[in-house]
Amino acid sequence: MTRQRQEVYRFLMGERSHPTANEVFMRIKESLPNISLATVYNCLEALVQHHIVRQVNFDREPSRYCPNLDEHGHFHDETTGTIHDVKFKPGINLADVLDLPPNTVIKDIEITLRGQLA
Amino acid sequence: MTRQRQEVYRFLMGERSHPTANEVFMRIKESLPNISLATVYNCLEALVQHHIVRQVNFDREPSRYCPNLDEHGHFHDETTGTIHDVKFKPGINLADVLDLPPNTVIKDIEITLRGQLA
DNA sequence: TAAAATAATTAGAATAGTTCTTGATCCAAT
DNA sequence: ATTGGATCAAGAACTATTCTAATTATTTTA
Repeated sequence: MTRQRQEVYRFLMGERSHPTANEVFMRIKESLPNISLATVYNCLEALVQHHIVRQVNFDREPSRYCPNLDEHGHFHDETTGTIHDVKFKPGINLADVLDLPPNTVIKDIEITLRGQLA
Repeated sequence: MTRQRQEVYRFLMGERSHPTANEVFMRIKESLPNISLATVYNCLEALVQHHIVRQVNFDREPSRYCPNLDEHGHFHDETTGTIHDVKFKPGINLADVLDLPPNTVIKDIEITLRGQLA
């Protein structure tokens, strides 16, 4: 754990907004003015690979980073552009709901919703 | 409906493999040797916007195109690289399973699974 | 502690998928 | 025929991300 990774991690933990790498970069520069964008990408990759942070993709938009490790989906509100975590209702297991081929080992699930908060 | 759009559409309808824009391009060239990649992108975009075809994204990989308009998810088999459509079990409605904020209008859902067929 | 080895950082170049621009081409309606 | 509007082709431009090479930091070993 280097200083840069700590700062990236600390910032993400305090953020509910699912920032992009560039948004992280802008904010971290305030505390570490010499940090480079490449380092932010490196740090984020390291955090993702250690399962400390989740990488979230919406279509082909820039990747976003999420500190919530619980199994959950993301609702993208098209009017405000904000992203909200979406949990399963209690007792629901996704494998019970989907018609998966037999002998399937699921390693990762991503659920993305897009719409508006009326 | 131009010749190019017809060919792109016809090819997609006969494909279960979720091809990328470039894969579509390679195949369409056989019947329309002068078609350009930009035109393939234009055609695909037109088809997607008219809800004739679905665009499917896996992380930051190239977009893929899917002629199956039923509500379904995609299972990405990491060992073979193939993609399988995944349906819900009968009678299941995603809204019953997710804990959505009130007054949410969902316009699009994307479910992506990643793993292996053991 | 000093020296060597390993890992992380920086800056900028490179990459890849996609989109944009421009001029040419097609088709429909005047 | 002629205009107008859309589509096409070719290649340039764009953008998020990754790679490269050189530097710096950290850890390990002597």
